[in-house]
Amino acid sequence: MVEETGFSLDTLRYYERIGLLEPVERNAVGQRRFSDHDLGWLGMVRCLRDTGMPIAEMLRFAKLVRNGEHTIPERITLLESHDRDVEAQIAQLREKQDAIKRKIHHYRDVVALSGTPVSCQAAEAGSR
Amino acid sequence: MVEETGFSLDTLRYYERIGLLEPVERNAVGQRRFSDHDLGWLGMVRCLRDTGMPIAEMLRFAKLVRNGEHTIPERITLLESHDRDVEAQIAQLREKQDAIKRKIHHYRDVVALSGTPVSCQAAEAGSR
DNA sequence: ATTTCACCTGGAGTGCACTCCAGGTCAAGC
DNA sequence: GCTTGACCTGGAGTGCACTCCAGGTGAAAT
Repeated sequence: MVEETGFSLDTLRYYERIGLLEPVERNAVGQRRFSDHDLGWLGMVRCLRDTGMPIAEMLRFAKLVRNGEHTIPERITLLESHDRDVEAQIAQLREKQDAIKRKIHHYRDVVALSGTPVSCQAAEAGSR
Repeated sequence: MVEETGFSLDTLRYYERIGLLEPVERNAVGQRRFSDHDLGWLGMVRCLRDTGMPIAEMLRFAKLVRNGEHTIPERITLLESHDRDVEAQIAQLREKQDAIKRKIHHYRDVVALSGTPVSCQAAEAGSR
């Protein structure tokens, strides 16, 4: 029920244990109640995690957040650096994706050639 | 010296062990000599790996390649599916990157506001 | 009253993709 | 003639980010 944070319960406990999430409030029977504040932070964590930031760096960021507003310039620096990483990741994915697309086209050509009746000098082209 | 494949020696040995690379030719003293064929395949492996394909699926692909030309339609299917995965990855990265950029802008605003002399009703806005 | 359910705890285990280690071989350089 | 360096082997170890487990609690449903 309280996994509408988008993370599994185990993951949330893990994050709390390692300090990526500060101790979460509990209700009368000791169950975690995530505040809007927690949910907001988890949204940030999700962004960072899904863009490949390692937990160690998220912890650095978390520490800055805990240390108050005067760390904002540092947080900006950290996020800007990460943003550049993400940009590089995207560029790299695009590049490799292009190569994959080229391979697909190559395969299509091979199939097209070997599929032609018996004409041309094809049929054996594009092999090993 | 033979790591101009772009992979570490250990990684190459690992790939050979698990069958992602078929047994590599050796020179007189038993050292690996990567053929152009190997290098071409490793280039493909690099593309797939760097776009997040798990090794298990690369093994599936490797098997298709080994089984000859009649598996080309299947290879196309596999690569097309992976291409769609990559597209989705990029879209997701872009989406999260936007959120990160928004966060950066938000922080910039906070800094700008708290930095203004003493005017406006600012200075305390956007905290938490 | 008891089964079900959603949570709790500390700690152990998992899966992935490497990466390292100890001990060994050969060729080349000083 | 010995060290250096690049490679070899099988097998063990690593780091990351979870994920699972056994045993337990309290509220809710049958």
